[in-house]
Amino acid sequence: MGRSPCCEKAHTNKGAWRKEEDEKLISYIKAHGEGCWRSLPKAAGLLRCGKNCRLRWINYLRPDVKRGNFTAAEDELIIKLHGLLGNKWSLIEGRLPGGTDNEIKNYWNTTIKRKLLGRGLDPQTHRPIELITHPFATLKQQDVSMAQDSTTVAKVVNFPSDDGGSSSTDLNLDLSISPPYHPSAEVLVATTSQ
DNA sequence: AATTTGTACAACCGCATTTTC
DNA sequence: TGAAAATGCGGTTGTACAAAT
Repeated sequence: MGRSPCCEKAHTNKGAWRKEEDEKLISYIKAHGEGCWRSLPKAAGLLRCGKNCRLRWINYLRPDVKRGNFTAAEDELIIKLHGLLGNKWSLIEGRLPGGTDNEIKNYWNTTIKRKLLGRGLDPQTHRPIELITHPFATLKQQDVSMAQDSTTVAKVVNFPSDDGGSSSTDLNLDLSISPPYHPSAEVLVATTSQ
């Protein structure tokens, strides 16, 4: 027997929040505080899941949420923090007053990743991207800079072998992996060495 | 002007962790 | 002390809008 759902899905709204829903949520939390999220929707007269309300409040409605552009200095800080903490968005958020984990995560995935790739750095490991020298490899620098993330790079380098099967095992991909451990780097190695 | 492609961001989902009983 | 419930977190998807063709 599985775990019961967090809410009655048949009776909840989904998708974008309407203005009146936002207003209901704000006025309820102003009056009662951020109490129990599970019971909040019913008490506030919202046809939403509690998790949904929490996300909406934390990411968009909270009065101390600073929304808008990140400065260049903040960009660099995010990159540094990501290098130290990895994808721990809530920890990064804690060191960037006003930002939210979701916003930082989105900003990372859409903007900063590309910035790092443009500098020839792997967004996960923050190390230079090493190009491979396998005889059948046709990976060019432009392929790497076009790739959105390390997973895409892994796809790019995972070319078929002569016999039509998966690639051979003599690929020498020097990623110089060292602690801290980065799972994505392992994926890259695993994909290229099958 | 219409269509395609790329980008940014809001929101959902599932799993992990913490809390409660 | 263990199970169930509640909450938190991170990955991923959907979609609106802008830019390019």
